[in-house]
Amino acid sequence: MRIGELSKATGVDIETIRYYEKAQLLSAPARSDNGYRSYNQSHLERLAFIRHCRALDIPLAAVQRLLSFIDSPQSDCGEIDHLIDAQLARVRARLASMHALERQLVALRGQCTGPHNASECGILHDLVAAAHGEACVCHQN
Amino acid sequence: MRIGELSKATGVDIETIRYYEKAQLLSAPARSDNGYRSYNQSHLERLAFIRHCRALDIPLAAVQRLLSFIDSPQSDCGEIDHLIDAQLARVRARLASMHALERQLVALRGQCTGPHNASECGILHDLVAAAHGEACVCHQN
DNA sequence: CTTGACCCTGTAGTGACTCCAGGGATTCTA
DNA sequence: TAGAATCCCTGGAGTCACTACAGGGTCAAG
Repeated sequence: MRIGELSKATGVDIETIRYYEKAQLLSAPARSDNGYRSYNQSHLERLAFIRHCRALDIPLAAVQRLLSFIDSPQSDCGEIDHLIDAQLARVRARLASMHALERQLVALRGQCTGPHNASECGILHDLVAAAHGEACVCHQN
Repeated sequence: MRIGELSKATGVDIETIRYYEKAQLLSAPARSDNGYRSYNQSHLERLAFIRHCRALDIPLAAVQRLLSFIDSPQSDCGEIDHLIDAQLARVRARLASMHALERQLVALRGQCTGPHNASECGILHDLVAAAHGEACVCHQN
């Protein structure tokens, strides 16, 4: 399988595939006579694995750890659990702050009604007020 | 005000302040005889404004547009509205995908109960299964 | 007179890609 | 069989918003 076929089969950009190889997440494939990369089924599976982890927003360094567990199934899975727990904690923290963010933006958006001069714009006024340390509609909670 | 004082007053890292200057978000301050940066009140306000926007996760390029509105209050505020709307849309899209992510991670985490070999780990099994295109507990929804 | 806190510039590193220049190989069509 | 379109290669730079560092200068206190 050439890189373009692998790309189509997995939906992963060609440049990204080469990037994974350089980053040592994907082992260097065999080369044809013309120097083209030649992938096999195991490359496809490994790439799909990486992308699934990335869809779960797991950092590449952690994906690399997981790959090493696949390669040595004898080892204890405690670190896997820990890794997923850490990822879950990261996602939840980010989720909480993004909820707050959404509330703030909605409040801010409500300050502007229809077209007028920037000097009268409630949004801009609120943002400037916040810079002055005054209570602003988006951060007064 | 020297850069250290500005940093303390705003809670913004010194390196970040210099970065904002280089990125043209903060105008270059006057210099003392020894070459130290000398900030005034307007720098402090502008920096606070930038940080407030960043707390709302507004990209620096958009912050720069907002700053230009502060500098020219005559212009129409339509773009401000649009900018906040775009930011809100980004946040909401991200929020939705992170909710899905959380569900997936929770499901995945439930696959592993207690310590055992990686080869028997439900989490790893599910991740590998997903790579094979089988339904996995975290993406079957 | 030395110590320590502060400041300067310029450069490189982060993560996870993405894009591009400048070339070679292969395949399809006229 | 010529030319065009498509594929592939390498190496390097760019993205975003910082962060860290090397290697120096400045200043006040003890």
